[in-house]
Amino acid sequence: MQMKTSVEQAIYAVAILALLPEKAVLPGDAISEQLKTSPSYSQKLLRRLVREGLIHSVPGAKGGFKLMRKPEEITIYDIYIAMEGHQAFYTPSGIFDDLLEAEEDYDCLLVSFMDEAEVAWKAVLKKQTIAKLVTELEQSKFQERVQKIKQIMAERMVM
Amino acid sequence: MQMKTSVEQAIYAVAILALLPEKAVLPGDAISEQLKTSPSYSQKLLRRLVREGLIHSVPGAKGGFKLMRKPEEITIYDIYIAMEGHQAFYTPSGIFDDLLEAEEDYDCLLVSFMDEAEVAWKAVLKKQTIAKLVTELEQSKFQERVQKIKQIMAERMVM
DNA sequence: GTACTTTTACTCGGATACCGTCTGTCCGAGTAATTATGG
DNA sequence: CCATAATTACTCGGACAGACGGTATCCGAGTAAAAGTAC
Repeated sequence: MQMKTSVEQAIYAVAILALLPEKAVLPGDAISEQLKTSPSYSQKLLRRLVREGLIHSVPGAKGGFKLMRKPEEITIYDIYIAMEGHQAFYTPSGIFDDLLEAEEDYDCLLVSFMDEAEVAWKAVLKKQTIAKLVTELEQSKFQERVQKIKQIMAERMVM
Repeated sequence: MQMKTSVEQAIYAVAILALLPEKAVLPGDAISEQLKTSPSYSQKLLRRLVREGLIHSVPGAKGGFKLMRKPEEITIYDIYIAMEGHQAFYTPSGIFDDLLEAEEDYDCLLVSFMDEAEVAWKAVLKKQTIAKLVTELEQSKFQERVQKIKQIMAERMVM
């Protein structure tokens, strides 16, 4: 029951893109440089975010990535789903059926409240947006560093 | 972000033990027989439940397992923790530090509400007890089958 | 019939093999801007 | 100076290697009850 590290990485990648001025585009390398993560793997994750409709990509020279929607409209939940998919935490393995010798349609008792728990979990993730995250960052003790990052990005981005 | 199947298996194993009369002891093989799971692996899970203090074991001939507490006092959460441990869904990998060049004590912004989400999830699991689960089973359309299981268990158990 | 030994039926816990998934790398292909080239 | 070709700087997507963790098996050791044995 461990969240994939790719989710975390994706969140910060999106956060970086949220620091850019609208319409600006940033190459994947610039992102992995800041995150100090492997460029090839970051690219992979970025491509997935594209496929899932969270970010937009521009191929070719002067190309790169940018947010598809406004930071206020991107939740942590969105990013989680993009990276991990819609599969539920718990999927009945069939033990229930085996134990009770259920052949037909049944309702595995665990599913109902496992789902309830998962919904409760997701509800919290849905509350948090990238915009909030960025705002908190900009008001934290790291605000100087955030400005620095914006500067560095400004050198690499294309309007 | 998939729950281990061992948690599910453990839940049903405990549920079976909850069907026994108090003080009765049931050998591990009888449990795996009903669950139609591999005996060796089930034994392993049962041993873990013992180690975590959820069930009690009696070695030697006429030995076996029985619940440590009453079914009303065993929650699904307890079993989950026994099988998966206390590790949080999300543990900061250090990207946050790398990005913000934080050296000292920091508070990774994600941790706070990832924890909040996890707490919400666990709260639901804590509400559900084995007693409830068993009661629901006994009142479901599987009640006959449940009685049958009790019978079969009666042949194998030792008071 | 009692004391002792053997067998039987369990749990215990570690070692180990297997296998799927996630992380991470690589490469050829596509695309667009920039630069170089030729007339 | 303009049109075209070559280069450059990106994304795209799949293939693949490696590491790790969970599933599953096995085995020798410990323990206690039952059965067998000797006197």
